[in-house]
Amino acid sequence: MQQTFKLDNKYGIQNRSDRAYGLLREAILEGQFKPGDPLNERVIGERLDIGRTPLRHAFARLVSDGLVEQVRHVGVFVRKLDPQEAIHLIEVRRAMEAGAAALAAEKGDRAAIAELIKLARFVDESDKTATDQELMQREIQFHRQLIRCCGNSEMQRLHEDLHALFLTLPTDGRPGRGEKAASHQEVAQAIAGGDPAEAFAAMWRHMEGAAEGWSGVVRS
Amino acid sequence: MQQTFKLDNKYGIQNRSDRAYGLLREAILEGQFKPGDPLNERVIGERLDIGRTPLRHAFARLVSDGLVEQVRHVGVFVRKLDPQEAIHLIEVRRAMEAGAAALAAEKGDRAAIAELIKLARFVDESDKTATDQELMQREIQFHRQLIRCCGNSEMQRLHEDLHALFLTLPTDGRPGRGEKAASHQEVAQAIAGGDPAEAFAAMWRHMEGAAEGWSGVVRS
DNA sequence: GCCGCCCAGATTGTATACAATGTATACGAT
DNA sequence: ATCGTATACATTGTATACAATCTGGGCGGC
Repeated sequence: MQQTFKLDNKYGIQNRSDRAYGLLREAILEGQFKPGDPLNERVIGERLDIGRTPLRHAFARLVSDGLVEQVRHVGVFVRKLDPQEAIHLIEVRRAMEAGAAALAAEKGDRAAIAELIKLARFVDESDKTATDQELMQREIQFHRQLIRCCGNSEMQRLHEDLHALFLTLPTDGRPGRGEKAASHQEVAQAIAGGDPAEAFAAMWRHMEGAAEGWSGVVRS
Repeated sequence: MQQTFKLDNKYGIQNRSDRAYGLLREAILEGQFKPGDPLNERVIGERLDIGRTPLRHAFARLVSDGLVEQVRHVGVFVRKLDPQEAIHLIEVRRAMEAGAAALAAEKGDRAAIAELIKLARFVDESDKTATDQELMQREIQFHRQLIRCCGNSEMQRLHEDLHALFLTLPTDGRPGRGEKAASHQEVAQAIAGGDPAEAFAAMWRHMEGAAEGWSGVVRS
């Protein structure tokens, strides 16, 4: 590893910091690194064929994202959310997505909402036929589409960041199914109705109990 | 600047990255650097007596915060939000704070809510007597306290980040006063009432028109 | 045996030399 | 005069040497 620049510009990633950031983030989200695992600069650097300097820039960004913790002169570790933080996170997501539902209702992008309704029907039908894994993927799709209905790039960015943190929650399973107080279709219909208050209420109910459901499976 | 470490550990800041981050963030938020201003590594580094490496770590964090933009081999600049982004930001804040109001109502930390009510009364009274500057400060206090009522550290962190972005909005003034559809006291009372839906509705109304109010003063 | 101290190793923190790249300008061809 | 091109300069991108600090184990005093 002597030559400074290798022509590894695949995927439009321009510098090694960005590449390191993307790779590490992906690895953490995929679970290749688990909460509490140390991220040694030298080891990772050698494995990724990236020097320590750009790697540290990537770490700085991951810290900002909340995916990673850094202890001076000790090490960098994948962040391990304690149950309290996990619950807080779930509450934030509930507040934000319910607020987003209201916003979507108020702005009323009909194309996006039509897509949301289709997805809602699909998810509700899947509830009885699909595997847990499939169902989860489809629910994620639904929530993503709801955010898209806001037509708000900042909202989308924030939601992705929040969602990433969720993927790191250490669990011994996933919250049960079919326990929703409001179905996906109810939410979608409320948004289509155009009343922010109703849309909020539907989504708020939809995510009711999520905190309890998750707290049951979050390891301490 | 030869010796590597000066004993400048004041304020508990342990390393130069953190110090640079704090100083730069503060400077940007205070308006010492205006949107679009370049942040030259060498210049800033000399002024702050900090090498380029920790400075770049600080930049990475500021980029994550959305306070700063980085163009490869060109420079680092204070982020300048275009009107579209500004409106998106305002919408996000509305959704989030309204959601937070609902959360506060549901959790019902009575001590925090009592404080909120006091602040609400104070702000509403100030509306007629205080200067624009004073009123703004007190409104900010009110919004901060509302978030505190959630008893949720993650929510607080997110809100602070969002608030910081607001402070960078380039304006030729501030949105008018007394145009709120719902007074601060109405919001506080709704939260005290303990009904999430009502609390949300009150806050949603309270922040109605904020987007239009701001978009009028945001420079293009 | 137990406690405190010290030191060796590991790890991050920083500065700096040099590579790579974007921008602007001067200069020549047309 | 205008356009294209080459080149000098400014700026960031990266690697690396070295400083500072933390951790854990060994060792001596008690």
